[in-house]
Amino acid sequence: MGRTPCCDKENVKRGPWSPEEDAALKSYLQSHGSDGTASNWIHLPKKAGLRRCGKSCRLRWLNYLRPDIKHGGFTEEEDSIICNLYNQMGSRQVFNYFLTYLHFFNSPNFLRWSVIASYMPGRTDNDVKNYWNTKLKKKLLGGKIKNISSKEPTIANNANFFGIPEAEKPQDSAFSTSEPQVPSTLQMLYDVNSGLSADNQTMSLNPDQLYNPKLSGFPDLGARSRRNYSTTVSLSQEGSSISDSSSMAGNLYLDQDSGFLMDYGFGVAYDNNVNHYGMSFGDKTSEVGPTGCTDFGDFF
DNA sequence: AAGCGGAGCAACCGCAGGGAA
DNA sequence: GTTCCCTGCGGTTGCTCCGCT
Repeated sequence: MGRTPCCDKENVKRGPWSPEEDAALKSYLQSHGSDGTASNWIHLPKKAGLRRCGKSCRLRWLNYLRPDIKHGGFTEEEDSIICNLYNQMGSRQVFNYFLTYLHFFNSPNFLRWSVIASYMPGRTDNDVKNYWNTKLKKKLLGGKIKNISSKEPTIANNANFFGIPEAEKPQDSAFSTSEPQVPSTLQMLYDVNSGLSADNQTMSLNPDQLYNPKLSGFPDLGARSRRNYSTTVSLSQEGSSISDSSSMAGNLYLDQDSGFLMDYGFGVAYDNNVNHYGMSFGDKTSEVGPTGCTDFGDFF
């Protein structure tokens, strides 16, 4: 037996909202509260006299009717923020790399459009997502992926990681990399989430390491590595705050064509109950780091 | 003027997490 | 400990607008 539907789909209106519906919803929420606790979205439509699904009401409010919503085009500054944050935490490859390699777990809001949106007051996750998918992605990822392994592993080559043609790199925004952006953000998130700060048990990768697997201790598996070999990374929990998972492993390989560190998409628990991402290479409490090459054919 | 296709964006869908019962 | 309900999220769809032919 499946889930009970959130509403009677036969008797709810769908599609674009009319001004009258907007007014009714806005009026109801402004007089009854809109913080999500005072209002029960499922039962709200009936109370507000709307023939809409509760989820639809919620979405309409959050994405359009809220008084603090900023309508209109994105500014260059907002472009930069999105690109920067996506650069740091938006890429699937990078994200899995984080998860598997950095032990960065306590991240309920990590890699969320809502987090990126939270850096821009008045913008919603839907806005940012749409904007990214329709404009920024094309703008930034339209170029051919370059092989970063053949380049000097500089921070500036971060842009190459995302396939941004040299000529199209923003000069004054996301990829102007005079400052090591990634670690500062990671550190910030880390501090916010855990209240801890880096110490000698916490690894701090510099951006070069972060974006260039070859600098991060992954063995160069050579031509045979591509889709034939993987690197197994064992991560052992070391803190007392770990609650339910003692260890995990990820399988990564270095795509020689793209320069991407890829994973095979299994076994990574995004919402693990781990309270920090603290990790280290080679200290006495951790067993982190490349442990060798596994013939991936054996796995299958 | 009409038709077509692409871009932009609002809205929907289904899933997962978390809390209450 | 289990089940159910609600919320929040990312991915996707589909409608509307606009420019081009």
